[in-house]
Amino acid sequence: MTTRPRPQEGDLAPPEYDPHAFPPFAVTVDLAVLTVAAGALQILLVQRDEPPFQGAWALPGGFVLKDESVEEAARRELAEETGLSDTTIHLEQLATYGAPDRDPRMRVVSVAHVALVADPPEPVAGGDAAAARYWPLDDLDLPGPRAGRRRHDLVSLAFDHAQIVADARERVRAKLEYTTLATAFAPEPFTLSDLRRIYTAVWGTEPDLANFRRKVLSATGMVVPEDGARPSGGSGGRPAQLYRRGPAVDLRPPMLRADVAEVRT
Amino acid sequence: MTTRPRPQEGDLAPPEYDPHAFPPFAVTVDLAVLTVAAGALQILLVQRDEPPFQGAWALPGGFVLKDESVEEAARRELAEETGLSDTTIHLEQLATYGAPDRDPRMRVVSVAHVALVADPPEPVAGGDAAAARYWPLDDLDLPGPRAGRRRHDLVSLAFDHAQIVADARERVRAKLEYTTLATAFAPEPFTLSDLRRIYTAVWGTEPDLANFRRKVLSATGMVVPEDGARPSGGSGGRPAQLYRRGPAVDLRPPMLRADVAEVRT
DNA sequence: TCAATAGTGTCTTTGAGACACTATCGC
DNA sequence: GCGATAGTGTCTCAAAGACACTATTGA
Repeated sequence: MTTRPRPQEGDLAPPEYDPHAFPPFAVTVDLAVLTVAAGALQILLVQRDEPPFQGAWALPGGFVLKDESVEEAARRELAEETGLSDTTIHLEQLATYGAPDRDPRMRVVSVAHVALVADPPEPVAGGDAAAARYWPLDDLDLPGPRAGRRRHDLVSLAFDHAQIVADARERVRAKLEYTTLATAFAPEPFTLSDLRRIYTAVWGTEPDLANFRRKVLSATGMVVPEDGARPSGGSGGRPAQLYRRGPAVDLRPPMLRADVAEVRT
Repeated sequence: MTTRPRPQEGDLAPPEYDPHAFPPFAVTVDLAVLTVAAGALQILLVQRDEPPFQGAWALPGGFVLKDESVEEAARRELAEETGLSDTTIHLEQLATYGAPDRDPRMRVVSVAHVALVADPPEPVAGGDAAAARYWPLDDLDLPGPRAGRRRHDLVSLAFDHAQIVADARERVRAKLEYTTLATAFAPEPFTLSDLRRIYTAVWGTEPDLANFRRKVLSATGMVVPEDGARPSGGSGGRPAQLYRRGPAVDLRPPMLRADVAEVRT
């Protein structure tokens, strides 16, 4: 262990601290805004207008300002990027990414968040972004085990954002198992088929119809029935009972995915 | 939405950035070093030697240095504070705490981590700490629902560290359910009774002996038996089979706690 | 009528809860 | 023998998997 000069070994600086006694950082928030559309899990990305990674797609985000908390910054950016200022949108912290070289320009620590939105409006490209759109995660070049053959038309992401997106997807996949969070993806009111399609899109596997219904309906407080039914659009079919989100947040016992590897390293 | 001047709306600053165009932050790591001893979940705290919160107990931690990642900073502080430089110690990121007023001296964003150690050595108080010791979490004044009557001899923590400790405890309690992480608390080799005592200490409830054994032994890769047995120390009893940690990290299906509230707000 | 979607019934299997029982040690 | 700890056997019940079946709509 070296003995290079460091500010206040193991603790914070004294009150009369020297602003140059510790390394200054930029702190940003990155947003993984997820939705389910067209039977697929999709994420909001913006196309960068300037170097580095000019032209590449990246997560929306921005600096944490002087007098706001990290969570306030995330809420603010979410409203700016999606046009959704609704405070009921599910937003949670994912993880913090702080490799020294993750941004070539300066030392940046980014607190990534996951937001789950139901039926979002078309995003608008901000002043510094060439474009903004939702991308299916299956079209992105993400780290981790690749299902099937390699595709050569995958979109590459800027910075370490591919890792963040992969982490966000795993977080959401896991949370559908032991929470009622899937309801956050469904515009209200929704049918049980809607909800099952969300599980199918996020997990990539289709839960058995009958068992899925039994599980959701026996989970007290996950969904509450609403008067009326929705006629199945278009080509026939029995109208479905409508539901809204219930007060429960945990799903105990959980609804487990079938195909998760037992051992991870 | 106001239109106050901000650096690069929604993205990072340009290459020739002005260091005063975004708010400078100090970035620290805080460590929740947990262990199980004397049948209780315990955490390493240091007593502060300087204001603010002089004399109060706080989590060990320190600044992230200029050329290290956040995780490297956490590993370095863990080695400095506990004397344990073993890279096999379980260390994971917990969450990031970034309220503007969490430190009265300056704007600090802290990335909290959880470390699980088995049978740690006595901690040594660093140069800036008056003391360092492990405290049972039951002796700390933590937020959240209080079990039983209020105690008046609880230790108060500095900054927002009580919240961090409460979050760390909930993380560990949950992870014992669906991972094999409890083995990280047990010095090897260990007996199934050792492992059960860890669950008891962390959850505050005692799993049924027979069902616990059945679950752990049927979970492939959680523990691997070792030749030999440990004579029960002192007052007699049948010697117990010894085990080491297995390669599995997930516990599927999970081992659920009995008494978790179904609905959280 | 058929296709399509919604919804039910039920048999089987897995695994957890409860708890009585046996085994092996030190004394 | 006793107390203490380790370990087994087994009955019951909750819940998931599998899958056949019925119900209600539009065309």
